Amino acid sequence: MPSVRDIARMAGVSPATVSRAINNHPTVGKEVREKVISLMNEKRYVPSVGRRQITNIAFAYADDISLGSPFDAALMHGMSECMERFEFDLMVLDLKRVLQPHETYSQMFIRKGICGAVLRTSSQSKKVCERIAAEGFPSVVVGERFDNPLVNFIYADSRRSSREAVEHLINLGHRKIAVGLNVVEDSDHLDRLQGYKDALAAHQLSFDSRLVLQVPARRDGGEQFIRRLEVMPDRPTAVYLTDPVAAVAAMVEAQRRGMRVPHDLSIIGFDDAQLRFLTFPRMTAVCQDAREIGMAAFAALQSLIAEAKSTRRVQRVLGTEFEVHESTAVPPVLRHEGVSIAM
Amino acid sequence: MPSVRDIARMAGVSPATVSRAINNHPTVGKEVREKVISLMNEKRYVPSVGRRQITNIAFAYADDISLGSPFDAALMHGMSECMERFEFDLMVLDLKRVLQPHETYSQMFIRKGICGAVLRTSSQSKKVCERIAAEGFPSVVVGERFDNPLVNFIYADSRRSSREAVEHLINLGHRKIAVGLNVVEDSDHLDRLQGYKDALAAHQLSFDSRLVLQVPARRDGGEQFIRRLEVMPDRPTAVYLTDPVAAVAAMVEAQRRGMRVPHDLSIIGFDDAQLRFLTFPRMTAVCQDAREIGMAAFAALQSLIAEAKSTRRVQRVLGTEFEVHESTAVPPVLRHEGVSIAM
DNA sequence: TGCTTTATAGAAACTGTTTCAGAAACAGTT
DNA sequence: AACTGTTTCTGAAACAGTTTCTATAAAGCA
Repeated sequence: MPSVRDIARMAGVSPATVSRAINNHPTVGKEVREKVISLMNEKRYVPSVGRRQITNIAFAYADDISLGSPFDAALMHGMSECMERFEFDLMVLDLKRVLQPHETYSQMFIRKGICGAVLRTSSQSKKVCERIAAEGFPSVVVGERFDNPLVNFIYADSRRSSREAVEHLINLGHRKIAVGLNVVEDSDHLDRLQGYKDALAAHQLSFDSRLVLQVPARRDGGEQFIRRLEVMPDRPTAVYLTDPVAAVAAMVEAQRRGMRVPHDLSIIGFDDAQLRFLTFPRMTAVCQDAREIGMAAFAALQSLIAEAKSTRRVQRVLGTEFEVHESTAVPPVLRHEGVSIAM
Repeated sequence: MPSVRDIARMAGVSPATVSRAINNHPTVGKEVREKVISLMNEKRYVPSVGRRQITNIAFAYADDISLGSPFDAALMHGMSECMERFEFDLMVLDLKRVLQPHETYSQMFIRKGICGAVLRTSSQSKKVCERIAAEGFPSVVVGERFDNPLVNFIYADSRRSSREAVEHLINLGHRKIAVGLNVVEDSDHLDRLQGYKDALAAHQLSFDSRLVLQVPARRDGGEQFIRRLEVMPDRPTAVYLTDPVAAVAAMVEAQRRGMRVPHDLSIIGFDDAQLRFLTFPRMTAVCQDAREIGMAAFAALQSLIAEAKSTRRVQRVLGTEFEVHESTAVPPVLRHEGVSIAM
């Protein structure tokens, strides 16, 4: 584990200059700074205080929305639960705010005494994660999947469960099934769309893009979804909403407009917490365990930090579970034909 | 701002010993350690690295439940929003886990390079907060109120709003109103009970302790509440539940058991996020703004850190808001007498 | 008494950071 | 061409905290 003085010797400069490079002082020449930073990434420099190494782990997010949702809270919960046995401490960082102009991400992390980062991202900030990975800083992304082999990530793939969910609807007799997708096309929402398409294909049903409605992953998104659904000619009898809050809000909005759930409209939602038990009727949903993702992310990061080699990649895909509750039933049309109501 | 060497000189020991005292090395004598720690608290020692002062703020919680709830997520959201303009970073700490045997809290904070802490607590860990305050470490408690003049806190008093809420029920015609309290008797839950009593007293209604049900502040607590309500002789026509999740769960459970809300049972809940809009019907609720509390807590802590004097106290009480939505109506008895239904 | 063990603490060597001072390059003036 | 002043960049030194090695004093035991 090289020190600032080691890096200084390798770069042919003084320790003071290396320190200034880390801390983004404007008085350091561009070539010198770049040389120092790349050397530090290459040699896996970790800051210390005195003879003690600093061991902070960052929970870093790039979007304003990120902090404050139950998903993030559960992620942190899982992380901190795993961290108890280690001497790590958890720091919460807003990447956009802490990054100074002309500063590398590695540089910023080192400046803050961080030796590894769990990156919480959406599709909007995927580039940021790729850049951090390219810089060689130990990091694990949660919430997105990457084709880029350099990026480490823990990801819950909901395609299969989504297919199960939609097949459940098809088996109940639904033929016209709408999907509510996030306006931001994250990997996970696209997975869910794929699962939807898989189910249709498996049952020889054709895909109709008019049944895919993009709404914000918020309460008003779910409400908007139902309003748009209501004015559709030949209204769908079932829907799959891929965001927890939007799903619950849609269920509420449907009921507010006089539709009975699941009697008039079957709803499948998505849940990463306990929301599915807090609706009436209880919400049939595709479920992911955010706490488990947080725990897996920390475990991966920990092993990345432990092995000094930068070669290893962690690209782990967890599953999701489809849970049948009470917001799905036989569609109204079939019910007139004497089919028993499965509630 | 004294350095380790200054403290060492004052205590008549070497810098090495002071460092060991901070880091809880077992080789330091008891008297020496105590002398060093008390000197550091007295002289307001803040750790540095090189010539730069360390500026970490802790979000410290003492109960296992604490992290992971929307309330905590919203608190942190508010804090980090305020922190952006300052050079502070946010660290998340589990007080019980990070505290080493025979270690003072101040010592632990200093050891981790923390210059101030927002303490998230419930009544179970009030002693911890008082101890930290008594040690003189800059801290602000959220979520509890203290009589102890040493403790700084930001607190949302829900007594008045609770009284408004219960008076709303009384004005609708309810005479038998049950209350669901947390099994842990936090200040805020006791406030709500007081508000309930205030409302009864203002309307010359007598208080009946059998109408106060203590249930855990969780989903199953809300469910339990309804089950216990159902078997009561002369069942109450309205309830006030003082926890968000328990309130929503109770509403769902009531509906599952065939009670119509608000037709058969009026429900008032508590909300610190957006849950009241995610139920059908929308939940009439006493609301507190967790983000605002987080922001106020950070602001207070910031001013405590800025002024070196330890004399100032921050004991700020915010308000809550009572919001009428759709889960409250005229009780069934009156409805038979021809009173119009207010939904 | 003499030896060993234990508890305690200091000196020195090592982290990283900043202040002060200096070198080198460039521009403007005489 | 020579002098001055400014800007840009860097290094030496002085400072921050921590740990390893070493030393001392007290206690325990033969």
